[in-house]
Amino acid sequence: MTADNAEQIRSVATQLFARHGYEGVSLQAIAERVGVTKQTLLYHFPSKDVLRKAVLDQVFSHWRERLPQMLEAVTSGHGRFDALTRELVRFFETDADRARLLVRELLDNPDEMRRMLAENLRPWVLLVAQYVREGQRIGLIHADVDPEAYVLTVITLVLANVSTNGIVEGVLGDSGGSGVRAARERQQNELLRLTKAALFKR
Amino acid sequence: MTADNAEQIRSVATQLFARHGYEGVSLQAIAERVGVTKQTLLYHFPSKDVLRKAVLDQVFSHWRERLPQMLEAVTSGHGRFDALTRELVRFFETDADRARLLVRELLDNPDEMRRMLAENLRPWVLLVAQYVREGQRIGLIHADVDPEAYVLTVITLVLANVSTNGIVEGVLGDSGGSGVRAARERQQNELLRLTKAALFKR
DNA sequence: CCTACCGATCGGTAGG
DNA sequence: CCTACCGATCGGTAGG
Repeated sequence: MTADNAEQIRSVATQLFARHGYEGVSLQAIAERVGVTKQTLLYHFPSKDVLRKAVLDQVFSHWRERLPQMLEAVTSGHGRFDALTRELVRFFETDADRARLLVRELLDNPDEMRRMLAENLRPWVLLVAQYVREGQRIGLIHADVDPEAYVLTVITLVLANVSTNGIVEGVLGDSGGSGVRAARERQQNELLRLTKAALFKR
Repeated sequence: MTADNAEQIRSVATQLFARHGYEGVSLQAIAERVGVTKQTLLYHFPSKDVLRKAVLDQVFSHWRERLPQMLEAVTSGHGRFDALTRELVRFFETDADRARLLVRELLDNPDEMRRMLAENLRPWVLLVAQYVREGQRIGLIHADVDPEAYVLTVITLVLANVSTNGIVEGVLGDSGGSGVRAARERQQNELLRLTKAALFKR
């Protein structure tokens, strides 16, 4: 079936682009993984760049779909911001390739990504920033927080943490075997603590 | 001169690998930029992978050289940690390609990078973590900070901020022309505020 | 025998 | 969707 193959190609391409980079993956390699010929791939996606954009579009569309759900958790107060950050971590952690792909695209095509992030993220960032301002007004949140910059910093940090969860383990983890999971958990706990501590008054 | 050509090749390779990725740059492209033939490049670096490792080694050696200098600033107290974070930002900002290269290598070769980061970074991370513990002992720093995880989180955040300084501008910046510089400065200020606020008691 | 290269070309594979 | 290919370029090596 055509739609099935096209979907499988896009899915495999997402995974391989995320792990080895756009230039590091050949159309042949993608086709082989799916079990079709390169020519079949080129029937569904007439060029490598078309495939790249299809992959990217799907990541953003998934994001646009999930973001409103995540934001429902945020209305006001302490625990809500925590829930949002947790949701953000979970969003990228359930599919770390999504985070890696975004970081790679950000490095490879900064201008295009700036545009796409502005389009897809801007309304939500401004909305959450308004919640922060509300928190500042009622004295729950430190007055010197820069709302928009804070939200972007948290997103950057979560993205970086998930996509390169390798920074941590080697440095934190002891030589023992149990160190990897524990180190990842420590890092994530500290991320949540840090983002909260930088926001709320005690 | 031979040493000169080898050095120029390594320098150009650093820049191009950082901007387009290892797989995205041909030996021909590097050689052309330097003004030598590809064969001359291969005389100095017998394979592309040898060149990759030479580039990476230089970045780490630069890091090993500068880190002790940065750490001299840290003894104790409020302003010292701030100075260290500022130095870290400056270190990567004066050559953003360094940050981009590290992030790319982290995505391309997570295992190798985990090992290299552990070797090169571990002693310094543990040292700064000890300063954090000292701060906790004298009641200057929040007791619930995870010292090692905190230090790594700050490094991750600085690295991510510098290497993908594109996240910000598109979302924060207005359509006007003056927005880019201002947005970058806002983001950096919030980074410094956030790392401090998450550490020190008020 | 060394160094620092050159012009030409190797076998394979890239995207299309 | 496949067979049959292309112009070009890939990383790497030959003799001198």
